[in-house]
Amino acid sequence: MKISMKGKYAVRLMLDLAEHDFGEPVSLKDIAVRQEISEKYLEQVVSLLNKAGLVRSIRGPQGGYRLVRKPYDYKVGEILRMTESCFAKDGDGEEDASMILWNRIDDAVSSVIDTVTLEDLLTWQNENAYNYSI
Amino acid sequence: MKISMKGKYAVRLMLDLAEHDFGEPVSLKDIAVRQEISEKYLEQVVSLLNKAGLVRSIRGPQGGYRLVRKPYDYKVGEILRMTESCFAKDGDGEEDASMILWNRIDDAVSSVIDTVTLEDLLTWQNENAYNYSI
DNA sequence: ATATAACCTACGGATAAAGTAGGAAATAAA
DNA sequence: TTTATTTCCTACTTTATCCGTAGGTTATAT
Repeated sequence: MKISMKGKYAVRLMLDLAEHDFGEPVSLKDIAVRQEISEKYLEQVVSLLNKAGLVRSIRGPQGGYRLVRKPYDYKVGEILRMTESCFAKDGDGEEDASMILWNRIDDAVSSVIDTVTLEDLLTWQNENAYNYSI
Repeated sequence: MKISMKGKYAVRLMLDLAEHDFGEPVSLKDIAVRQEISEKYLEQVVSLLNKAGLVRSIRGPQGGYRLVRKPYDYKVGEILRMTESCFAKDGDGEEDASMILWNRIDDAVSSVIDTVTLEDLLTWQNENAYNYSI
């Protein structure tokens, strides 16, 4: 399964916001430095998430972005479907003979991305960090 | 889930070969007409399947293509991974924090496409034709 | 007033999708 | 042996998306 940088960046950005969710907005610059991602490119990614209402932006000094919900209230599917063209809706339902196949693949993917939350990712990340620090 | 034309054509081509598997090779021209796909484009698709050893080609008059195995011996994953860039191997395993997520998506997709066979597609297709003919 | 941020649009190279086009090589049949 | 058929191969177009760069505009906290 090929996942684009855009999709990966979007998830990392949301994860970063979740990890620094202390009331103050988090600037793109900080995220870009921490995640080692071009800030300019991140701008375009976060713009998609902003328009989708997944984050809230605050302009001006000390501004930045914040999550609008709690991490456990974000399914990663919401993030990926906004940013990863593979996971976008197929649109033209052309009643193909293999429709059942495409639907099964859809269902399989959805069963993962519409179940796993941002909080799950945080948990896994920390478990992993713990394992490596032994 | 967005599936490309190339991937869909590849499946339809293999299905067509399975349906006309009577010992004689099936020409691309016939398939192109039946499936209403540009023959020239089909050439390029079938070339991938040929190089992967999924079909056997016979040149010259009365030539064409044949399946090398029985329909139940083809997983659709074999076909799709050759033709659908979404399903290709990701290559660079960059030990991302969300690796667990990508692996789960991978597993979910594989559990479908490495299980469903060409024969399954034929069956579903016929069931569907039956339902519509009532 | 100023510096800090988000916001917006456009541009660039690279890659892939979805074809189109033209010919070369093999081969069965006349 | 010639001919028609069919696969095979390479190159080209057009459109779109990825990944990133660049430059400027607007809002706002200090």
